[in-house]
Amino acid sequence: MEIKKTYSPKEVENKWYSYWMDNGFFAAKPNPNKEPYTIVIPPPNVTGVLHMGHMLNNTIQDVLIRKARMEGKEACWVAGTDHASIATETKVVAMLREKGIKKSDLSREDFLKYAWEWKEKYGGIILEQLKKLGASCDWDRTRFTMEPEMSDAVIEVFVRLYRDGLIYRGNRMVNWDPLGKTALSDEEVIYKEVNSKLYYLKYQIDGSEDYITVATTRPETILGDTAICVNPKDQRYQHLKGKKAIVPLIGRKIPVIMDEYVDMEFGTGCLKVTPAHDVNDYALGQKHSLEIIDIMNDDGTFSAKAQLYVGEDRFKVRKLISKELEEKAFLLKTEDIKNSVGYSERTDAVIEPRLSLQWFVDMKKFLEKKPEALSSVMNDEIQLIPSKFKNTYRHWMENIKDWCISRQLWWGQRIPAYYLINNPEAEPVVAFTEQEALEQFQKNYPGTKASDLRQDEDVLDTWFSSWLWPISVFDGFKDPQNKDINYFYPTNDLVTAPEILFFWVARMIMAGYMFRGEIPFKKVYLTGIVRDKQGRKMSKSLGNSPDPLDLIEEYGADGIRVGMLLSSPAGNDLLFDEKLCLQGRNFTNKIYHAYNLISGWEIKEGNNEDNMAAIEWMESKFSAALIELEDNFSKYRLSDALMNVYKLVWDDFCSNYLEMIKPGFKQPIDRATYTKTIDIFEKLLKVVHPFTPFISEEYWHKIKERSQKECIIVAEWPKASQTIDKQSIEHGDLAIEIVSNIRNIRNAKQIAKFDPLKLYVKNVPAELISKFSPIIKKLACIESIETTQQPIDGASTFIIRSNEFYIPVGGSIDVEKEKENLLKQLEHKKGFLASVEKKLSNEKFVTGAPAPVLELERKKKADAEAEIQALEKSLANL
RNA sequence: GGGAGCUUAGCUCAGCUGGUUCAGAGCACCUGCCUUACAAGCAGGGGGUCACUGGUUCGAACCCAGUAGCUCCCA
Repeated sequence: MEIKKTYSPKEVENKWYSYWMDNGFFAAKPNPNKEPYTIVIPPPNVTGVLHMGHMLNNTIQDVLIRKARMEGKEACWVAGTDHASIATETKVVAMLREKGIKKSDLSREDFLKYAWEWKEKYGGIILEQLKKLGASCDWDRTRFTMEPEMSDAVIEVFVRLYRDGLIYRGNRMVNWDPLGKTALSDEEVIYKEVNSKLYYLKYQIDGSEDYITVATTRPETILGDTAICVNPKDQRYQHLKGKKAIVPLIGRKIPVIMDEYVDMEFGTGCLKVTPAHDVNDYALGQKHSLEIIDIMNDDGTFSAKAQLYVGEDRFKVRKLISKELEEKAFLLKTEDIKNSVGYSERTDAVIEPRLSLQWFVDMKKFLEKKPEALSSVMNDEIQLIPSKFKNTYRHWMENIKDWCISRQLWWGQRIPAYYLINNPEAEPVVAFTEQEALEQFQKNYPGTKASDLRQDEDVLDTWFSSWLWPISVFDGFKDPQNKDINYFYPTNDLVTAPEILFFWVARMIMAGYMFRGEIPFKKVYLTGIVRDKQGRKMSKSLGNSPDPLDLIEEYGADGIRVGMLLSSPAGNDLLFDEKLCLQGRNFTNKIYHAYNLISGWEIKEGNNEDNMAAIEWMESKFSAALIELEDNFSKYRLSDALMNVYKLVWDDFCSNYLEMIKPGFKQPIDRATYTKTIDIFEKLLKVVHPFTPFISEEYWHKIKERSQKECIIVAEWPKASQTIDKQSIEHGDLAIEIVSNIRNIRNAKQIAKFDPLKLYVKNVPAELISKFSPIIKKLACIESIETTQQPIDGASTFIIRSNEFYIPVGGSIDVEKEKENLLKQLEHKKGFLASVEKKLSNEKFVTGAPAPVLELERKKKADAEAEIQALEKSLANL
């Protein structure tokens, strides 16, 4: 049969993914006889397409869930998407614009109809892409944050928190996006260092010819100034106490106030205060009861209150007003400075701090009620991996700020607050339904009709949906005691990016305690950010990200998964390099060829004693590697775990074991060795399965007849044997080292690979020789192995620990070279011995060091002495 | 401005409780091989002042202090 040179993942991957789906292997349901293991996916944005971050994140989740499934747990990975209000609305608005439809021409209902259509059409793309990666989510459980049950949960939570006094409506400074015309949370604002100008402006002091100079980066906001502020300690401005300054161009008289807040070093030490357009100024305004003059409209143009430049955009006004100020001699000078300016994550518009009426969650009060949200992380009840994020978490919690949850958008859950149209003074009513709100109003305002009510126009922040995710995906609000939630909650592991530690992870923990009285998950694995080779974050706008689907096409999903994991320790950024995928692909190819070798053998009944040592060695190696693997898994060191498996397959199994037992050309293999080899191969496929699910499933079925449901995805995870034969490992490893040394000699002496050589051994354990001599003979092409008590004259020599080896080579040996070689080893050993002796002769060490260390040190000394003796003898013999 | 972290081979990173000469892995590189599973491979090989300076210790890549550079988070 013709064997293809290379493994082709494509058909294999498609075939098995469908097979797994058809046989319901991903599905999970409560099973009292099994331990649950649950992961909820960080719901990707419905507008999203798969990027490298998703690849990493979901590969990790899939590795964890597949291993748990094989360990016999009821493994449940819940998939889904979030509605991403601002991102989706932006997309839908853009789509409508292309069709020539303006959002402002549509009713809310019509707009939502378009939005839902858009979601139905494009919203599932990313989940389909995850299937290509091999993600074994229970797709029957796929959820969406705006489906009716999920939305009901959001509304319920809003009402409950409002009634508990944890949600309030207030006039607050928010991050306003004048392009998206919505408030943004702090997390949606990206600060960038930009080159700006500092304008030095002159304000006349009322009733005098004196001027005071103020430095500002935003001269246009002088129209909203309601005070000038100086530091009370500033000697330069003592005389201004109680005076008034006159705002240039508009002549408004504003008080000079004193506050320690002002930095005397910055600019002139004199601050203009614009409470409606700066967060800090707003705080000052509150403290000093200043007037608040909002000079802008919601689109960033100037309003009538500005008096000047009405209707002009804020940036245009900056240009115009600075020119006018200069012309009228109010502008003293300008200076170039760098400062940080906030931009909208979605629209990239410069954020305008703006006073507006918004809904907030009172986070401090929330934490007072549920302090466990902090303590559970600090005491590791919820473990952050890596733990360095604990500090960051605490810092955020201890300095928590209120959460602005209203967004001036349509796509999302509409805030269930109702107002009386003709009575703006009436307190709004928050209720589950309009009917309920009406009944409430009727108590205080008899005769109120449904038509008198107006529901709040705004929707809730998307995170106000996703913070409920671990509970709501199991319908924990609709039916708090249902079987699913009682079984699968709290979930086990959450795998996500550190960027959303606060606005998602922390809030989920808060919600977990508030609405379920319990943690939402036990471990949080924080992945790194996928960066390009130059260390830049991969992003669409930079165009530095490969298309994951192209990568899968090129290297296979198994290959990419290996590539992603090879260099991604938790919490560390991953500098992505396609070479890693290449390495992953090569790894799958190695497995493919190992199978080709084994499957090509003809089998002869019986056994072959010569192979016993190799089998024992390989089995012991497997157990030893499995122990390391489990240890790495338990610490979530997935790249190390993968490397354990990689080396076990490539080095131990392929390079060594298969070579040891491989029959000669066209020779059959004995049944006993063959069976053992298949057993070992089977175990190897199991441990690689979480990393490379497809190829392992493929060969699992090829090496043995299997029934329909007998798949590796649900096969039992191997267990390390109780006792590991350490001697077997030691002897096998030594045999490999011997072979390697002999090959070196051949190399150095230019002896052909198949020229038979004789090997004499001295001081080598008899058991090693009796067991491994067939292997050494085969791999190093040795015709005989004999023990000797005396060094062999004129032979090439090598010494491994205190075992001596002699190989008579035809012709004369290069004595000088041999000498040099041995001397080098001798020197090294002597140095080692000296360091050990130094330790042992140190009284403080002997009395101070623990007994096992001391013993080890003594053994090191004895071993080194024996080796030195052997080396010296060999040298003398030359 | 406040906080956290990092600096180990050409690159990406391990190195856990200070204890083997401990200085490691993978990749890359060099040499020789199309050997009968695999050139997506095989057999070998070279490569490091553990950022720097001090300190603690019998012993430091590891603990402490300082210095320099980089990164991230918060404002």
